[in-house]
Amino acid sequence: MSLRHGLLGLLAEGPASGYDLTQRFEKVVGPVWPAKHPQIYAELGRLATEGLIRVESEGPRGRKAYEITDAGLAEVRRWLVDTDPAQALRFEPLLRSFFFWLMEPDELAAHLDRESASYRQLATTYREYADAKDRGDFGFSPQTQSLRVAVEAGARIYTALAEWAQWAAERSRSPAAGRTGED
Amino acid sequence: MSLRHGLLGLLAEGPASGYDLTQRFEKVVGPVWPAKHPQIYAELGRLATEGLIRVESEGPRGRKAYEITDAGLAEVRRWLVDTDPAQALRFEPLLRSFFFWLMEPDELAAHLDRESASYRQLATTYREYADAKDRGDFGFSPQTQSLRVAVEAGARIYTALAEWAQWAAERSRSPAAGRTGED
DNA sequence: ACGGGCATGTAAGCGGTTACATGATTCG
DNA sequence: CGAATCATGTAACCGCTTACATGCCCGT
Repeated sequence: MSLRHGLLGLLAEGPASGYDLTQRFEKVVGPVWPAKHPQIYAELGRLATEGLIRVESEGPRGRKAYEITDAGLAEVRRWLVDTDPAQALRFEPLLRSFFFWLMEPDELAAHLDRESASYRQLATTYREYADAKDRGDFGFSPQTQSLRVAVEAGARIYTALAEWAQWAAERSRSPAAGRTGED
Repeated sequence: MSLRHGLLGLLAEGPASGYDLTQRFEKVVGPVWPAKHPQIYAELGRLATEGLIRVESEGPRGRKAYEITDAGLAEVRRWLVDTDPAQALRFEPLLRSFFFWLMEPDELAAHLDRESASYRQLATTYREYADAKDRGDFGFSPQTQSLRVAVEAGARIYTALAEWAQWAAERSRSPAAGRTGED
């Protein structure tokens, strides 16, 4: 039940339509919590009938902007404060790592090099974004400060993954059984 | 479609029953790819009818051990070598971080302290496991070497998250707008 | 006028969880 | 003999994705 709280959280920043929220999910929260438009529209419907959000205005081409209600704001706060986060990190590349022994060492090294490069790329993107925020490019609203913290997590995680993949690539290239005192 | 390849990968180590595989998922691969028994039994059924695995032996209490076929081994190798990993990292705690601005600074700091402690705990658990493997406690089979690499990823990611949460906690405690030259 | 993006939805199907159900075997 | 654990499955439901479907508005 995280999507509903994600939507409530975004609506806490101000009114938005299903379309707007779909864009936000695609661009900003997508990397940690993907959501496509059919699911978003469906959930908005449910949230509205439960009174956690309401239609704030209707615009051109049937656009409906929703705003969060007091009940909705209370609910997202309750979620943040009273429930503790589900500790599962679903990540396919790490599932694969359990089965690396099924690959030839050279295939594996090549795979890990590519992987490392792509993590490194993500890490620099997040790092640049963080720097831009620190320069004040997006202002210093509370929301922006939270985004700054989220971006920092992205930068750190992908840095760690890039280094891990590189470490693993070197390990897979080094003669099979030399296992003491590397890294 | 990652569960099927996870099952094939585990079966590549040797024959196992649905029950065995459920235990393995719960204990070892669960943290990156959770799977409950009904899903596993269902998938094993499908894999068997597709000829990627076959019943190897039947034991007490209706136990059925499956073994991987040549086709199955080819399929898991194909997955590892030819397809590139789905780059989405589904992680609720990071979704929450987008909405930290909805929490009171002291609530937030307390939340992050707890979070940091639990990541640190996970990191040390993985690190100890890694050390045990390096000491040779589990032998040096290729499978064990892969597990070693997977565990390293866990240790690094949770270390990064622990440091991130601590950084964020300090940031949330420090007077609202002091934003240059910390960390 | 028309193409692209805005905007909302429905339907079918897969992936995954929870609850229900059953029975065999082993160990103390 | 009873409890724990081994062992397999079914049914209902929810979460999520993919494909289908429709139409409006704005800019060139």
